[in-house]
Amino acid sequence: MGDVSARAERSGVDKFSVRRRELAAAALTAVAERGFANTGLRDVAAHTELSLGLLHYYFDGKDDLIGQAIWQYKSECARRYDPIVETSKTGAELAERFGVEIAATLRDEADMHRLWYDLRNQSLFDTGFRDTIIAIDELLRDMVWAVVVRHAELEGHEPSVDAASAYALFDGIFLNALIAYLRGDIDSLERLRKASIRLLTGSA
Amino acid sequence: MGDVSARAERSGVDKFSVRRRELAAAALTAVAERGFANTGLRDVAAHTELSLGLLHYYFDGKDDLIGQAIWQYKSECARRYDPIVETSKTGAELAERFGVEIAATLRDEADMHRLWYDLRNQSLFDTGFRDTIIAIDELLRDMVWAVVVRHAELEGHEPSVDAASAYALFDGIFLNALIAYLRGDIDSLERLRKASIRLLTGSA
DNA sequence: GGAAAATTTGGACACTCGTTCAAATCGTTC
DNA sequence: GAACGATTTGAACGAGTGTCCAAATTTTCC
Repeated sequence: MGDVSARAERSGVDKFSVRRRELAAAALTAVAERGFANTGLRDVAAHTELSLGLLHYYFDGKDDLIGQAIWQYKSECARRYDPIVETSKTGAELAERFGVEIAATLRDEADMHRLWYDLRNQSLFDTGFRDTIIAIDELLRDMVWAVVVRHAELEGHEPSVDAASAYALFDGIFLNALIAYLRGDIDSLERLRKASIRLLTGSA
Repeated sequence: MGDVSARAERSGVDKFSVRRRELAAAALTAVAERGFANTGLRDVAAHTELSLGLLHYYFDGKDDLIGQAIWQYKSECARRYDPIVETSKTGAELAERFGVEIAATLRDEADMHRLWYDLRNQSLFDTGFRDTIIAIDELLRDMVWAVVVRHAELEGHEPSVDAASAYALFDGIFLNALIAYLRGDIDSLERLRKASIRLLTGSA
């Protein structure tokens, strides 16, 4: 935390942080195209049609920018299944809708998911935004866990795995499907949908 | 394939390709320390105590170097469970030894696995060594599949999932355990061992 | 309207990157 | 030992990086 956060408090928090969020969102799409390491701040600036120096006015540096960007995107993402958890009437309906939704996000936001895994991996080498990544990981784990627990409730029994294991399994099949999808395998969408349903009904 | 491979044929294949393998192996440990994007060829050269230009004498460039390096490492890795598959007498023994072995490689070669996931992710952005990564992915999938099939044989029934799904699940729990381990969670070794056994006995 | 603050710009800085290449060295063969 | 090809070096090139900053512009407030 340096000059940037100080500036955020001096001016009204509103304008500054709103602008921060806008820039971070725009930056995210730029970085998602070619990856974290392959995208310079000049690419980001060009993509947002704003100047390079401005990025350092609103952010403490590249890590701060990307950390903020992935956080505000993923923390939104992690609420994607809330409506399904809240409104599903049976375990079968929950599983079915969950499968459809997870396949939909793979199809519609493949680039963003690719970037997420890129950043998570980078955080295993750099300490730049490691804390943010860890926080997101916990968010996602809790998201999966909420689905698993609700499904078990509707089915009238206890989950057969813990939260960490459930997240590992769903994350595994999702990443695998993402890779296949990015390599041109369209069928991976449907395979992910079915695999998710199988995993949920089988282990929850 | 450019000047380098041409040179390989002119001189006896032996000396040149042997040197290539040595350099690639040394380069791998250098890149594993800080990641593909954060490690320059100068770092590699310094790590191997050889000159920078030499790397371009034996390799067509960074991608060629790293592609060769990860290939010769991982194609060896993919045979790690062969003895277990061949000599286990019961399904329970196979599962138990598999769990021990997968936890052991996580503990002993965490840096290399971290690098593997780094390179696989990079290949989703660059085309540099994408084909090599895909080939390794198939190798690993076949490795997992061999374990699953053998376990099913010993237990006297058919595998309940296909090869791609099995790989996705095992890769998922392994990556999850690796991340936890790298973040300082020692217990993830034991959790991975148990989760692997559960996955194998439950879905094969 | 004018002063003060916030915002925005464009360029400069110091550095690292992958790549290239002429020259030097080594090893082999006649 | 001379000649030739294989090997190795170290320096250089051009492009790229993140960061920083003085100046210009816009906005805000008295």
